[in-house]
Amino acid sequence: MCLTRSKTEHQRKQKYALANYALAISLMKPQYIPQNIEAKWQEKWDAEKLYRSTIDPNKEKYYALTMLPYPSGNLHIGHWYAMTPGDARARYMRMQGKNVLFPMGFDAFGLPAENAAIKRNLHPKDWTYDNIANMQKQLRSMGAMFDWEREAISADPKYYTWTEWFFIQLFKNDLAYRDKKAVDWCPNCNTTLAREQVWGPDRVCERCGTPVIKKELEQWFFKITDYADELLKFDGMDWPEQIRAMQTNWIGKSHGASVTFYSELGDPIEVFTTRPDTLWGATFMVLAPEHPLVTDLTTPAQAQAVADYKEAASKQTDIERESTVKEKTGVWTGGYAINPVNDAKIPVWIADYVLMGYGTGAIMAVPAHDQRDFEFARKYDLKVIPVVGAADAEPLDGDTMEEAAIVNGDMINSGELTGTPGADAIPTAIQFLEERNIGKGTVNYRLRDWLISRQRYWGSPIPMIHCKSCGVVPVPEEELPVLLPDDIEWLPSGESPLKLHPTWKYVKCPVCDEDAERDTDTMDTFMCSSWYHLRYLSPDYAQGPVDPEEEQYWMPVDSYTGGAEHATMHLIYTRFFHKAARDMGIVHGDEPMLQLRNQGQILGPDGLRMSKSRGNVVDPDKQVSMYGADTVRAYLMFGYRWKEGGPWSDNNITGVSRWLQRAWNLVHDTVGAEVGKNAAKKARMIERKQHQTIARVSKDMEAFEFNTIVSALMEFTNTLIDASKDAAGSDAFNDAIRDLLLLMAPITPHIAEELWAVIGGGFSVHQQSWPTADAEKAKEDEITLVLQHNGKTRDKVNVPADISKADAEALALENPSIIKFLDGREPKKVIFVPGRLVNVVG
RNA sequence: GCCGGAGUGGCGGAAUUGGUAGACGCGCACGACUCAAACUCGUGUACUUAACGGUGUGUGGGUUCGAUUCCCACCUCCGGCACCA
Repeated sequence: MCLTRSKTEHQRKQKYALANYALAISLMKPQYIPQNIEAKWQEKWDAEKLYRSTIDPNKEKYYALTMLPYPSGNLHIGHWYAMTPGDARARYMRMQGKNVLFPMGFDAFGLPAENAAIKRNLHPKDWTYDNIANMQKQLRSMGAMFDWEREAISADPKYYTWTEWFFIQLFKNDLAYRDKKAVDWCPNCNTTLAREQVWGPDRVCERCGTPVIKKELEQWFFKITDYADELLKFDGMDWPEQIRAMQTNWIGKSHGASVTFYSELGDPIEVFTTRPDTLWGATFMVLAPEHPLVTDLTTPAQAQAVADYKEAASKQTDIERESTVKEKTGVWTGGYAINPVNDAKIPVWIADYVLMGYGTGAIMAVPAHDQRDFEFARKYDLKVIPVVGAADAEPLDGDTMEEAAIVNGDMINSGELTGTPGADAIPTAIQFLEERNIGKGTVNYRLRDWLISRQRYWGSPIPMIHCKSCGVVPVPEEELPVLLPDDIEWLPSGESPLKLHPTWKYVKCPVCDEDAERDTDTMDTFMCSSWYHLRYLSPDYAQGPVDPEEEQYWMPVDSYTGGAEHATMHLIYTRFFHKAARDMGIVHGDEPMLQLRNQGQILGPDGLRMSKSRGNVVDPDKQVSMYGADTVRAYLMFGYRWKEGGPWSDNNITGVSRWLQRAWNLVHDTVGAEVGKNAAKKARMIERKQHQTIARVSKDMEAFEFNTIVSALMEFTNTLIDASKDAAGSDAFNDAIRDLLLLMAPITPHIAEELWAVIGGGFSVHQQSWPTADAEKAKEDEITLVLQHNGKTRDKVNVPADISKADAEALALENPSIIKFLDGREPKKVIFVPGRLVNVVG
């Protein structure tokens, strides 16, 4: 007892001594406090112009682009999630020896500025630029390699001069035109919207969620449909299947024929059909209620019914009208048309299931082979004539069939084409139409021209002048920009102050010098963002939208990252814009962005979309002040599949924070250490892990798989911590630490820079070359050979990695476990997979 | 209805030219340190079984010596489009 106690006393004293020693050491070693190093390095990087990117013809260029933010006031954690992996990858490319451009700017025009201005009695310009100043500060706290000398702000006159200039070029090239038609109008935002800015089955405004209404207005359109076919081509483009599919569906190309029917009175009625082989089964026609020929066709007896129906249809909302569940309704005009293929006299109806906005607004109805026409025919007791034979089925009976037969069978009941095999039916029918000059093969698109007029103040003015005698004429290019007036007054009506400004719109016509008026609409802000990637290249260039030398060097964008929600808006507009600019000789190449990758979305900790009203918004500034920018960056890359996103987690971020602490301590504890006695034993193991990690990180960087990059770096760090006891100070160990810091540099740029300085690497870690993986060094010497019986693992043995087939099989056959499961049977087969397993079958 | 994507421990997620399912991290349990707690460090952690073993990647089949991976038929969830002629 007594002896034990005294021994314990002694141990305790020793422990205290050790603890005091450790405390002394820890006082000398700086603690990892991210806030102490992050701002310091950001300032140094700025001062040294570390991220300035200029043309270097001797280097391969790499244009990395991330979608520019709207200056809403505060950076969202989603911005970090979208941007920091892009930054890591841009840094990786730079260390790979490429001349990398990674710019940033602001999509600064738009409605929220006006709404905020009205609410708080501010000027939209002040609101916007205050927000930009704040967000620039926040963006700098990310530690991203943005080249701020290339910043572009779309609301800046030196930017929107060229947005206006582009408008004029489109106008001069016949790609911009005015048209009066029923367009979508948001009563809350007081402006028209493009079709793609109207969302969902409820048809609500993309911005504010208010249901849109139709308004008949004269507006500016861009002829994006001229490029429909080219926009369907994605050759050589590394874009996600999802986005290509969405754009393809949006453009909605369908092949078929246009056929001209004639009314009894001789008016031509053109229809589009994807099934010209069913023409002989057209037993009636249906026009959209708004179709211009409806009045001519309507007989006096039906006039009242037709007028009532049109009236009712016009009062319906689009939601009601386009509902697929609604029972079909319609009325007969009293008129007839002649089916040009068989001279049959068929009644002409109007019905709201035919839309004026698609095709010609008129259809031939083939109830036997189209479900919508079938339902209509049965309801109004119209004839049903089958003209396509369902292969190997009983012949259809038009009077008794219960649903339309949607088949591509042989043609029947079709005059001289009867008997045409199903496979040839459509081309044969088209040939028939063309020979008789009653129709032709054609294609139809769902895509519509891009409506760009907005009845708002805070946007780029449309540089056009309306003159009573000369019509609509462009502002002379040398007079650009048409500046927005600063002295504006808001009216309770919410109307654009441009319209009501006392002097702004009154000008002389540039052609005849008579009194004229400016266009008081501004452009859709998607116009600004369609070419921002060009303005970054030369934001101060005054002779054109982009310096041709810069354009020639940097374009196209090599890698573009951003949200998938822009699939049918920004991402289609910018492609159109690029192709139009190419045809005007402003840019080269067919596509603006070679590679596209979409990130997912970070949700609140509760798994729901972040919103102020839910109170589940994660503020990046707060996270940065708590953990530091490096931890926030690495956590966002580590915790999610970047493509998928997911809920923010306060728990999981601690794992990343601990990793950086460990890495910090590892470097500080081992720098300048004396070589341990057992260092040589560990050298091979360290070198192997080092080269395996280089290979993994490089591969995953290319593939945008950031989560596995961080886990590989954690493994490598843990391996080095394990090895440090024996191997610290050895060449192998120091070399591994060096590479660890290089591999960390793109992910966690501040701590990597700091620790790089600690090991005496010199400024800057970000100017070093990316390490190269040596496959020979990464190779395993020993492997775990899996021994299986009938495909089930029964044992595992450690063997040399290059074990021969014979040796491995012998090992398996004499293994007690395998012998037991073989239970005396002769093995039927033995399978050897080198480096992996032996499977004994029997 | 059509197009696209995804279903793996308590949780985030690894691993697919078919070859040890669950890397890395969180959480949890136990231990060390501490008067104590926190931090930190160590060990363990799919389910089931006393153990041998058995089961297990949304469901049901199939191919194979061997399937998270390939094939067939479904289910669920997410995103987009939707009377598009």
